[in-house]
Amino acid sequence: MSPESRREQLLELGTQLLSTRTLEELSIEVLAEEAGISRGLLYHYFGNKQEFHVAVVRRAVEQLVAITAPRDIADPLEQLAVSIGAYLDYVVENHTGYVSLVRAAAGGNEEVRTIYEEGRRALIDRIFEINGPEQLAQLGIEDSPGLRLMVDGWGAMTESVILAWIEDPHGLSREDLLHRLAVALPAIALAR
Amino acid sequence: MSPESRREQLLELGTQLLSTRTLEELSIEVLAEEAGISRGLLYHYFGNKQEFHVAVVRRAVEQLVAITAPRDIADPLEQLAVSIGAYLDYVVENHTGYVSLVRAAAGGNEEVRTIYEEGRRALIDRIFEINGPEQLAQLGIEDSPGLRLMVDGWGAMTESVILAWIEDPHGLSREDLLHRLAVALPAIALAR
DNA sequence: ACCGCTGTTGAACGAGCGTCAATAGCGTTG
DNA sequence: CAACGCTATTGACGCTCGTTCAACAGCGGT
Repeated sequence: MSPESRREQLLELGTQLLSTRTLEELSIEVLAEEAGISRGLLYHYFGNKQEFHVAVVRRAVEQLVAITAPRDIADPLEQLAVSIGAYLDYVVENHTGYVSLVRAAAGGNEEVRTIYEEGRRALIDRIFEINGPEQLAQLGIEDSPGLRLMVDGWGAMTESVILAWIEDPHGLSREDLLHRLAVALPAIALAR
Repeated sequence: MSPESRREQLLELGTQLLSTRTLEELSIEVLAEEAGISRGLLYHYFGNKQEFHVAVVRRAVEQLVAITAPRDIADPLEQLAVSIGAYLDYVVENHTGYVSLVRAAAGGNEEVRTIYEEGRRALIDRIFEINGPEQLAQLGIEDSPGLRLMVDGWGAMTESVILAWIEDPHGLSREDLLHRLAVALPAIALAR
């Protein structure tokens, strides 16, 4: 089999297996057996277990960032809600896999964490790009260092709330949730 | 050595070692060597590696909850800021250990996660206990199911922001940060 | 002095990661 | 067509580490 397709196959398989197991439990042993190859071959494509894990996580994060690319909408608040909605939908559809990803990112090694954080950063930065300075001003937000800290916090909150909402919606509809999260951003940014 | 003191010694040592290593890297091997005992003895006190990890995490969480017990202050917003401050101080002082705890909780198994989440729940619930309904109303907050979701999210945000602030304060003083986080709670709760 | 309890050990087993020399298949070249 | 080389692939080996278990040692009670 050609190098690229084999590599692709292994990464794809690894991503799938992540739905059932933790990243830690995603052993070379299981993967090799599942792929019908010898353990040794994995070391031909990925130097070691960690490198393989990193490759799987990178793939998953890229997928997430690509899929949730926001559309162009006039009203900033609605734009924001739609962006969060795309993210929400992704999380709902890939729930088990996404949970594994988040846990892997939080508990994993330096490299895995960095990749995940860069993904999160990309998602958040899009808000500041898509909504230009004028639109941000329209929300009452102006970019500043201290603000960044809080906006990143809002990102963590959003991630957490969405995961909790999937477990138990607490009587909130999808639209309610999106609106709450959207208005929370300017609320956090403005509150002093 | 007596059972209790030995158990205590091992847990204490485990907690210390957590400053240097991940929970996953906190091996039976290292612990036994560091404690000057045989590996086998650990299985006399803790059934297996996981149980030991659980015991260490439980200990750390209990410590956190106990130390950050809030004082009684009239002004609800200041009360809140003081509570967050106690938490912040704990995180600053036990930084490496706390980071290990958070990562262990996020990446760990079911049991470890549950213990951590119960700890977080206890911290947040205190806000609703200490600040009685009247004081909460004074902040414009009334307890409701959908609100709980957002308040838990605020908890996640607080945790995240504090860890980020320690890495890089972004020009915010401790007081600035506490105030921002404190006002963020009613802001999130009120925003619709 | 004997007995039993229990804290403690060390050896042994198995799972899983990582290494490496050897092989097999295939395209290239003389 | 045969020899060659490249590389995907294998299988066996060694090592670390979690886990088990039979044996021992010290000590209090009878």
